[in-house]
Amino acid sequence: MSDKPTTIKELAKILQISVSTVSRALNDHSSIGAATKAKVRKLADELNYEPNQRAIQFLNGKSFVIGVILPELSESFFSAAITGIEDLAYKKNYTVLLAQSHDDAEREKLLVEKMKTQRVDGLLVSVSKTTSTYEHFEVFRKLNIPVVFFDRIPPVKDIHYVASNLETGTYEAVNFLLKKGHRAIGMINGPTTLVASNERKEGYIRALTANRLKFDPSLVTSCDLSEQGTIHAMDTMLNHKRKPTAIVTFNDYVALFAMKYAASLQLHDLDFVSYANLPIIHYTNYSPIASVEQFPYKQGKKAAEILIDLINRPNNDTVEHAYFNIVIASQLVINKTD
Amino acid sequence: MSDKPTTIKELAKILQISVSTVSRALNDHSSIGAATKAKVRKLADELNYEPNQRAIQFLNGKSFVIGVILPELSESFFSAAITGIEDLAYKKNYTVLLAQSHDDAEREKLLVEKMKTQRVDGLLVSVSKTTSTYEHFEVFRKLNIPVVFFDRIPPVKDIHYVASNLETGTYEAVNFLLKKGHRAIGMINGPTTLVASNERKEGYIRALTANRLKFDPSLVTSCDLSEQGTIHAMDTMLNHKRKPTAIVTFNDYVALFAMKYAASLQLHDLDFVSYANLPIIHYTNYSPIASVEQFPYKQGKKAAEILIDLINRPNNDTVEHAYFNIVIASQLVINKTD
DNA sequence: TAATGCTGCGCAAACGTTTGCACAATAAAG
DNA sequence: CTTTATTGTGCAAACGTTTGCGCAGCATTA
Repeated sequence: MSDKPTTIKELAKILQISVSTVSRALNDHSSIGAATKAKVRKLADELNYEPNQRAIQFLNGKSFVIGVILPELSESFFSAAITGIEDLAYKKNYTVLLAQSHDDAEREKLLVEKMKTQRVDGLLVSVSKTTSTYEHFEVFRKLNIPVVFFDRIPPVKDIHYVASNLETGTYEAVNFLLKKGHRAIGMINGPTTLVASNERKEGYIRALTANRLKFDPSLVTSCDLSEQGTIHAMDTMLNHKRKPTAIVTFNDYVALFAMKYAASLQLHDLDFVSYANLPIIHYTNYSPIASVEQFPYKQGKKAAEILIDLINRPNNDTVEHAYFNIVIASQLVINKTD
Repeated sequence: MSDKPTTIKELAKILQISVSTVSRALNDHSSIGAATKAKVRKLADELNYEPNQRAIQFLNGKSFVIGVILPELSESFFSAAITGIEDLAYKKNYTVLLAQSHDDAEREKLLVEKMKTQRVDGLLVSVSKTTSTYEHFEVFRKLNIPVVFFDRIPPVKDIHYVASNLETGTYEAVNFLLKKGHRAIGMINGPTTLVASNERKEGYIRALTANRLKFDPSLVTSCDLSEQGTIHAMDTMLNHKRKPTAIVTFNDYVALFAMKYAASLQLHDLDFVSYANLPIIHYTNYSPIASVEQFPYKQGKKAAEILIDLINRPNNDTVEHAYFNIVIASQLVINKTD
């Protein structure tokens, strides 16, 4: 029956007043009499009037859509992050346009283009593992559309980002291992293109030097985060002249691959520490003895908050060169499985 | 510099032709001369013209947004499903408006309202565990906005849905257990409000009767899918006079809870079969010996396909009463761990 | 009484695009 | 050399909403 939604025009015609009066009445404008307001609101309620968001968005040139490009939703870090993003966006009446790069740099480039075509008001990005150039994001800078990176930050100056402070988390983790008596501690790190990899390494180095131990670069290997890559990295570790008794891995998946491989070699005396603290590690055969929690939900929420803030900021160039670099403190969580 | 995007008007002014000609030229309309078309396209390219999607959407009364309401993105079933949805939506130039009910019926109701306000062109829903009434979806029926349910289907007539055929999957699973020699097979089922629970039960019964075994209703318990609920269900199972030697669980999480509990009771001779076949079960201490794969990506994709199909269908009431009830065949996957 | 201020409302433009209709110019047919 | 068809283009309306400006009616003040 009620096929087409009620419009402001229809309300005006029924009440024999102008559309502008109806609009102002509904928006509680000061120049409309109380009696008229009440009349309009009553009819609006009765007819189930809903303002046409598309018309409004079109009118004031805003789409109220924020684009989100991330590598893989099936990784629980990102599904937690998107939840944070969605929660905030929804509260602020923004729509989330979702897209996955599947860790493919080419696809990521295409998605950025699509986001542009869709005229998003802002963009949230966690860059793909394979991305090594970052010019495709420059389009947005030219169009004055804010971009906020989260978690996987490109090694570029003058960008907004939200990330966890992995340097201190790593410092805590390595310190923890040293206190447990380990002296040869290996690190299976991620691709060197990721800032996150460097932060881990720096935390690792700082913990060692703080404990007056010499940093041995060959005990840190980088890998592509795949199972094969992890095995390769493990071989490097295990063949090292100072065979590590504990290994810090880039994330829980790498840890699981590494532990699986270690188990297949009958090595049960290795201690692992990793990042993320995914729920799955509580079901596994062998668990990392500790994890650095990165609070993905919080990260996503904060990134969305900053983005929406930037979107609604007046466009004066004076503050343009102030960049948000938010760092969420990570926290070492010790698994009480012993 | 290029602060505001190029519009069709600007192109028209520069070329000294009318906006309608420009519009038609860009849309490759037959009534525009080849020379003009070329001219327009050239300038459009040079000025990086992009049609304003919001204006188009507003004009033809379509939002090109499909709403998706699902319980939890952090459950990998749903993150796989949303990937399928997003992939298809993106291909068809639709935007995905994402929202999670967090398995809260009240929040779900609110989200449905929000989706209405946002004027989505269609809605994709996987209902929350706690939802027991379904009138809030009726608004959409009245507005002639299509709704397609997936995976968690409300027990209501005359709806579109995509689900996996759990009856046959369960039949296969129970058959498999019977062939392995089990005679007392328990089932920890989900809430009875879910159609999926009934389907599992029916498959279970059919497998038993097909093998000339008597169905014992007390060997099937329903639970709320929480760890506590699972433990309670396990107690029921283990105290049963015909103590089961194998148990079919509602999903992998329930299986993991159950196996954890069984391990804590030193029961290592129980065989488990579950649903979903999540990657995590390959890391766990004890794995289900088989899983029913439900192809969440495929389900999401198919549901989105149907929804977009319905959106673009001419509005004649004659076909209105034809409902899509798509069933994706599930498949028993046997884990080759032993 | 005239000037001024306030209150409540309507008119019309604007946002970017599509599209039915009209119309001019040219070509083909009679 | 007219009529008719064809091709290419422009005009203007429409989508739903907001908002600057103008104006009428009335009350207050000088």
